[in-house]
Amino acid sequence: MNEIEVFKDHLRAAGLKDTVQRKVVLNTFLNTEKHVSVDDLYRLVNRAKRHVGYATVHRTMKLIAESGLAREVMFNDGVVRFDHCYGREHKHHHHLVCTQCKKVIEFSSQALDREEQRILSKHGFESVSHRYEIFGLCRECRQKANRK
Amino acid sequence: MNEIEVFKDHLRAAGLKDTVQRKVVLNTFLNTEKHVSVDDLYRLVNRAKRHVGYATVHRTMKLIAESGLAREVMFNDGVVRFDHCYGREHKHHHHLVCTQCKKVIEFSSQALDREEQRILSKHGFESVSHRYEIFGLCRECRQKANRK
DNA sequence: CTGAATGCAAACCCTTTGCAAGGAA
DNA sequence: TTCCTTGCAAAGGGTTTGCATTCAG
Repeated sequence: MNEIEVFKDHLRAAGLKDTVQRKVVLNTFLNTEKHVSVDDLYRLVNRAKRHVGYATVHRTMKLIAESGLAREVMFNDGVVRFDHCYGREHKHHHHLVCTQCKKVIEFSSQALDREEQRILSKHGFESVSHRYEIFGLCRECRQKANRK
Repeated sequence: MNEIEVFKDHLRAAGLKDTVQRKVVLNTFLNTEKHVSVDDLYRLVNRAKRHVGYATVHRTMKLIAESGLAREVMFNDGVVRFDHCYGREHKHHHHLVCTQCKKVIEFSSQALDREEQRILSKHGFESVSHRYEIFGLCRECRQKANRK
């Protein structure tokens, strides 16, 4: 089942309608790389396609998140962004965020996952979601900084 | 050097003044447990003491963070909170956040720190700050859920 | 037809700032 | 006296909502 079918199923199951705007927002989201905000999507949608309102983009992204195709993440700027997660519900991935150039590098680590398991069971905690974000300077920005 | 002296030093070094309001906010913050928001502090300050404006609480917390006594953290609700960090500048600690009862459990792990180092050097990344938050159900809330 | 969706504008919520009045040094 | 600080109120910046209109089913 592909992403579009997943979303249609979600709409059907909730008794919601499959509209042009929702298709456009979903397709735009699927064509993005990681971590777009509502505002990013709003611009993208309206750059190429017919006009779709900000509120509709916002509400559609909530639906897409509910359907399991995206999840909300928030870095330190207080802006909600959407991370793709279809097909990797169980693949923990985390972020290295460059505070200089705003680049986001994803990483994952089995050692980390094992350690997380250990910590969870130690505290009797059941994980629903998690995030691990490291803020700092990426290789390129460090080099630029050193050249000065 | 205790927290109050650290803060006074910071003020002096920056050519700022040591006012009643700043003392009150600092003392209130020092008397809190973890993760208070500006709003929390505003209420606390004004519950017991003479009136201090919201903006002053906000600006003072920024100063306290600059002085190294607190750091800003943001969970998934978009609200800035302040974590105590005096005396543990280099002790990485992370959070287990119960989505049910809102309790926050801190944890730290050397294995995690080692793995983080490995990841950083692999990507040539220099860390400035980081956060690791696991959202889910704490032991107590899981038990409550199971009893139903 | 009928209830859901859209788009606009306004409401919200928290954070941040401008400014006149007050206060530490 | 000199700036810094305060408190208020208002401005910001993003998210969310109310409502009349439009549209999918």
